[in-house]
Amino acid sequence: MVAYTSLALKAELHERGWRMTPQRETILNTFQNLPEGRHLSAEDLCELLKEDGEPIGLSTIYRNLKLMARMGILRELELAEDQKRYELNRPAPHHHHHLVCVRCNKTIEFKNDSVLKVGAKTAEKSGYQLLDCQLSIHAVCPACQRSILPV
Amino acid sequence: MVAYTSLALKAELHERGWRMTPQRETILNTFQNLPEGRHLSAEDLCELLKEDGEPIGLSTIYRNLKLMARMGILRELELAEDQKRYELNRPAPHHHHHLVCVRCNKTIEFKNDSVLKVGAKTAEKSGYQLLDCQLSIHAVCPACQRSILPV
DNA sequence: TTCCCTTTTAGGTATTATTCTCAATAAGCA
DNA sequence: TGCTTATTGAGAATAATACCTAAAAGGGAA
Repeated sequence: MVAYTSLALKAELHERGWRMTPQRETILNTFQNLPEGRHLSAEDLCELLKEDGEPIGLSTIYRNLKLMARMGILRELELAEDQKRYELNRPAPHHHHHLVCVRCNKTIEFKNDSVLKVGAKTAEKSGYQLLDCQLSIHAVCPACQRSILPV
Repeated sequence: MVAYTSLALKAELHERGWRMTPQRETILNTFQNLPEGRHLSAEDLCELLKEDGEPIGLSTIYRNLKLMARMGILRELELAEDQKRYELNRPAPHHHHHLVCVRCNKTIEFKNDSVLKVGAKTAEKSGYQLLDCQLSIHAVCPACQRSILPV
């Protein structure tokens, strides 16, 4: 079930002259033990770790979420809320996109291999090394279309 | 060249019980007169309008950028920087996606009709009314792959 | 048209989300 | 073990949203 070990993280960090830390291992483990489809904001993660008795400073959390997203380990999701959320960046059969209602924020996850292929091919054509590929569809859900209120 | 008139904006606002204001017209006009490919942050827009002698309060700018994005008039872009940018949401032949280097933020725009079709079909299948559809590819550009520095 | 009235909007300020700064700590190599 | 340098975490700075009061949009009536 676990796709990315902390050993692999350590190796990849060292490759670039960076270091493994207990905080980084804790954050990685937390995401790996999360049920599929669940995603966390920085604040969420901070609370969760505090409850689990291994608190990590908020700046450290923000910094490492960003770092792991740039490494391709996590995905940074910009759903319609006012805060970013993160989830493990899992390969092909789990890879998915998001359809978001801009009024009520209701979100549907969906899979589509052809989009992923377009992403991979586009990156390759320009010599870019692919990390993540997200199709975000902004739309109005059926309930909000019916509602008269300008929510 | 101009796809969306301020009259159309007014009509659409009224449809939902909202109002047209000089500020909204100014903001729309500014984006319409922008060269293609250019996008603005809220701060950029505020400066630009101040220089042009028709200043608008920053809150008003943020509020209306968000509003017009939710109406499907503007697109909210989350490139790799730490601030959002906006551009006109132009239809089919102009519609494009972004390939972004997560290290240096170098961005390439590209077009792909099949992705747009997937977006439209996915929204339709769930009864959602499509507003915008953005494929964001996060990757590492050739120059940053070669660079040793951990930028 | 002009005035009036209701309700939305503008813009200043407070609050929240996120990033930056920096001294102290700790990772990992020799 | 010791040294160099990245990292942590607290607090400052920046980006974006929420809150609130004065102003103004737009519909209806005169």
